[in-house]
Amino acid sequence: MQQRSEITRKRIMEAATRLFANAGYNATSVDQICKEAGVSKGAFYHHFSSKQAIFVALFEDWIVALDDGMKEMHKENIPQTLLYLTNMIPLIFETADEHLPIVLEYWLLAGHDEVIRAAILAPYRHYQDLFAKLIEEGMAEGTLKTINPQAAAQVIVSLAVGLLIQGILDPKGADWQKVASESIQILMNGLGKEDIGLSL
Amino acid sequence: MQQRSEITRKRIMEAATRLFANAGYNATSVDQICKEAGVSKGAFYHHFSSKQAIFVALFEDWIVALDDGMKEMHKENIPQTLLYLTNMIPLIFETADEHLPIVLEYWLLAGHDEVIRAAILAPYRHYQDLFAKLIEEGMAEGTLKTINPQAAAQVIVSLAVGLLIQGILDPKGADWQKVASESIQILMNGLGKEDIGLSL
DNA sequence: TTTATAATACCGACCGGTCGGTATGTTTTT
DNA sequence: AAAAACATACCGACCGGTCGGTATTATAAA
Repeated sequence: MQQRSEITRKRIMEAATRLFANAGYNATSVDQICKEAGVSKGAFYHHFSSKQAIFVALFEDWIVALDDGMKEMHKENIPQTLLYLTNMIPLIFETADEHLPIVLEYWLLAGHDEVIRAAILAPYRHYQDLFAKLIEEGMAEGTLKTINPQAAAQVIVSLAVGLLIQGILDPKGADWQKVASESIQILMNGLGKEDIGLSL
Repeated sequence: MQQRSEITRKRIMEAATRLFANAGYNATSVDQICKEAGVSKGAFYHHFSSKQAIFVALFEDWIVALDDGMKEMHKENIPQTLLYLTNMIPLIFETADEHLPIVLEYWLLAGHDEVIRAAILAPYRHYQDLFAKLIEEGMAEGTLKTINPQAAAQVIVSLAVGLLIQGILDPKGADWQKVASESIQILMNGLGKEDIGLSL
């Protein structure tokens, strides 16, 4: 078995994910992670140089997973595509449920650390550009009003971030998928050139 | 002089605000706060029962300040009122600049602590209801489409939260006041019954 | 007004415990 | 046997909170 090392590493990361999500980064000790993973401290520090290191690794893993999930999202037209994206929300909340609180924590650290801030700003701008391109496509295909794509993308991203934050804070406070699709529809009736009969 | 006590308390809170904003809650020790405030640890624990207590006190102060700023916000019509609110953003960023990172931290803690979550959810719902009422007024005065007020309020609050988060993370990444007013206008063209010529 | 009494505000040394990280030894893989 | 993977014991710094005691201020009796 050449995999033993990888298995151990994976177990450590899974344990860390669970504990970080439950109690937060600061409230979770390396010892706890080791215990949860059924692994010694030596093993931990063999795989990760520091506590922060595993945190960063977790975040990067999540970004990759998110990007994968967004690969096949194009629908017949842009409004439909945007609306379709809201269907991903429960999926995101389900599969990445444990990652979300960690992301929030990562944002927090970004506020205090220049390096981390740069790291988190990059994927964020990536998504903003992605949406801006979608808007442009929508304008090209004639389903969207003529509008500043960057500004519109900004609105969408802000909305998404806001919904995400609230979803993290108060998961059972609302049916977030429903809220998200309603929000997009409201937004769309402002963005859409005319009523194009949006439906799920 | 019974004021000595109040002065001390104020100094402690100001010092804590500064340090929390710079380094974050966890990275700031009570000793540091005392040193920054030029006060002993005994004085600190005389005024605040715990480190968490001063954190909560800081948050509550901020909410009160925010509410005060929102007192006189009604304009000639609802869309104008909403648009006007975006003018408050630089003010918020200016006066509450030091509070904002703390707020993010508060959200984070809320995710792990039931009590704190309840405390933060209350004002948040307060604002949601406030906006819902504004929407209803707008419908009544005929400047807004017929729409589910709660859903529309949700969109606005989500948007606001999203903008706030981004503003905290990347204060100089954009002219957030401009972004905010553009966002509201985009949203409004979806909410507004017809083009009513919005302008600042 | 002065003095006695009580209450409040403040001081700073100290403690129990935790935590991230290391040093060193043992087992497993190559 | 050499190297990688893992285990155990331990260190030193730090941190939130306590506590016995001391100023300072308010209240009231003399």
